[in-house]
Order: sequence, then C-alpha cells, then structure tokens
Amino acid sequence: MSNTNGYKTKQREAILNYLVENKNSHVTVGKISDFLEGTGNHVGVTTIYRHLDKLLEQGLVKKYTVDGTTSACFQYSGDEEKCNCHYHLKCEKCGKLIHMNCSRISELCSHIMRSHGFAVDLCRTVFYGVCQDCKEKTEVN
Amino acid sequence: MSNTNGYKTKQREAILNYLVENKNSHVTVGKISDFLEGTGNHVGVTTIYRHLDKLLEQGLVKKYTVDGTTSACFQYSGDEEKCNCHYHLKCEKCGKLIHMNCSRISELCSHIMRSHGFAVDLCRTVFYGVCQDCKEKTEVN
DNA sequence: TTGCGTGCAAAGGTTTTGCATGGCA
DNA sequence: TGCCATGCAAAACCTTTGCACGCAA
Repeated sequence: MSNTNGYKTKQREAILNYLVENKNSHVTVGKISDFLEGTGNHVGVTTIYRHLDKLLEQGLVKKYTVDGTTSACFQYSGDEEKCNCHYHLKCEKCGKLIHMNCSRISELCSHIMRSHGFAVDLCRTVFYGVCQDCKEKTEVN
Repeated sequence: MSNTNGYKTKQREAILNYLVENKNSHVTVGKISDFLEGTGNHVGVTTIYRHLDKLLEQGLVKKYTVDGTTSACFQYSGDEEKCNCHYHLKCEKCGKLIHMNCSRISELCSHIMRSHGFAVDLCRTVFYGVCQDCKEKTEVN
C-alpha cells in the first residue's frame, strides 16, 4: 500500500519538502508556487494541484478553507493524526491565523464525543474571534 | 444597535425568507438564485452576495465550506443573542447543523481567553465533524 | 522505449468591483 | 430629494482540463 507514489521527480520532492517544513502552519497553492519560484525552481501550479490531490488521497495532507480567504489551505499531517491536538484561531480583525496546541481542546472533543455522540474533526475547525493584539488596539480607541 | 438593517426591499425579504425556510440545510448562492428565478422574482447574484455578507456580520447566518464543493454554503442560524451561549456542530456527511448547549464550551472559551488572550466569537465558529447517525451508518458497512 | 509527469494555455467556476439606474424613506 | 440598494458587465481569482513534450524507470 505504500509505494503508489509514482516517479520520483524534482517537483514532487520540492513540494513535499516545503509541506513538511511548514507542517506547523498551512500553505496555499500560491504560497508554494511563490516559494519555489523564489528558490529558482519553477513548478507549474497544475503540477502543484495534482500532487496535492494525490497527497490528499493518501491522507498525508489535510485540506481546509479559512473564512475570508479565497484559496484552499493545505497542511502536512504526516502518517499519523497529529492534528487531533492542534486547532486554529482566526482573528477577524487582522486576519492572522494562529495554530495552537492545547490539551483542553482535546478534552472538549472527547467530551463532545462521549456526551453528544459527535466526532469533531479539529483539523477542519476554525475558531473565529479577536486576537490579543487587535483587542488591545480596540481598547485604546 | 438593532436596526442597521438598511432599507426594506423585496430582494432582502425574498432572500431572508428562503434562508429561514431552509434553516435545516445549507444553501449556496446558486441555489438561492435559482430558487428566486423559479418564483419569478429575479435577484442578481451580486445582491445575494451582498446580503449574505451583511447577515454574516450580524451573525444571523453561518458560512461554511463543505468538502468537495467549490462554492460557499450558507445557513440561517437565527438570532444573535441565542448564539452566544451555544455552539454549532456541522456534520460533514449529512449536512445537518446541530445547535448545542453545553457548559464545557464556555469553559473552553474562558480558558482560551485567559491563557491565550484570544476572544472566541462562538457566533461565527462552527465545529466540523461527523454526527452520531452518520457514524453509525458508516460502522455498519 | 513506455508511460507517467510536467507545464502552458484555455476553459470553467465563483466571487468581487465599477458604475449607472432604481427605489425606499 | 438624498442615499442606499440593485443589477449588469467586466474583472479578478482559483482550480481543472486538454494536449504536446519531457523525463524517470
């Protein structure tokens, strides 16, 4: 089941490297493309989309969308579901996306599962609100 | 603070009616447009987008992206006051939107506020996952 | 050599913007 | 009458598809 990876190419290597290096945040096709362009290794967006699709099927990356953005976000999740202790906070003022690890959130998910029978997919869930910086700025006014 | 609703127009009325009638499922701009077209009341998509944006700001509708679809989904969620003491679970299998009251969620929000300095807006936040019914169906297979 | 991988260009969608017109208050 | 609301057309994006060429095995 492991080696349906196809050919080993420069492009595949470069995309995967970038995803793994940024496994703690999310990337878009645009970001990947720009980064690779910057390193001098141009890779067509078509190729990026196709590799992401494949990785998605294999479960190696997660796909989600954040409100206010138009393009899809991808995040390397590796072989395991590390994503379960990791969630996203999105500031509606400045647009910042915060990635956060916190045991409380896993506890809540367990509770929702046990008591309400609902299996939360944290990876796809985004908490919207206002971050500390923006809150302080607002209070000053 | 309540009546920043702007003018009362036929278009606004028609869109809001449709949203309320379909409060148990989610709709897309295309669906709204098609439905209104069918009733003989044509409303431009631009207008639909603009009203949805406004309703979103007011917390009267929720916006989602559902896996595998290209366009955004909207769902009427009701009065803003009610929203602040409960949260929303969206089943990705059947599309059901579950409103849930649970003290644990307020606790989590307080914790995020205290420890991480982030003010969660529950009104805008949706938990994605799989509901009990759909989970059971999957397990049967 | 074979067949998948790549990238360009074009197509297909969704959403936003500019601008003139329409309609509520 | 003064503004906001509306809707068309066009623009701006994101994503997918077709096709010819490149390259790994």
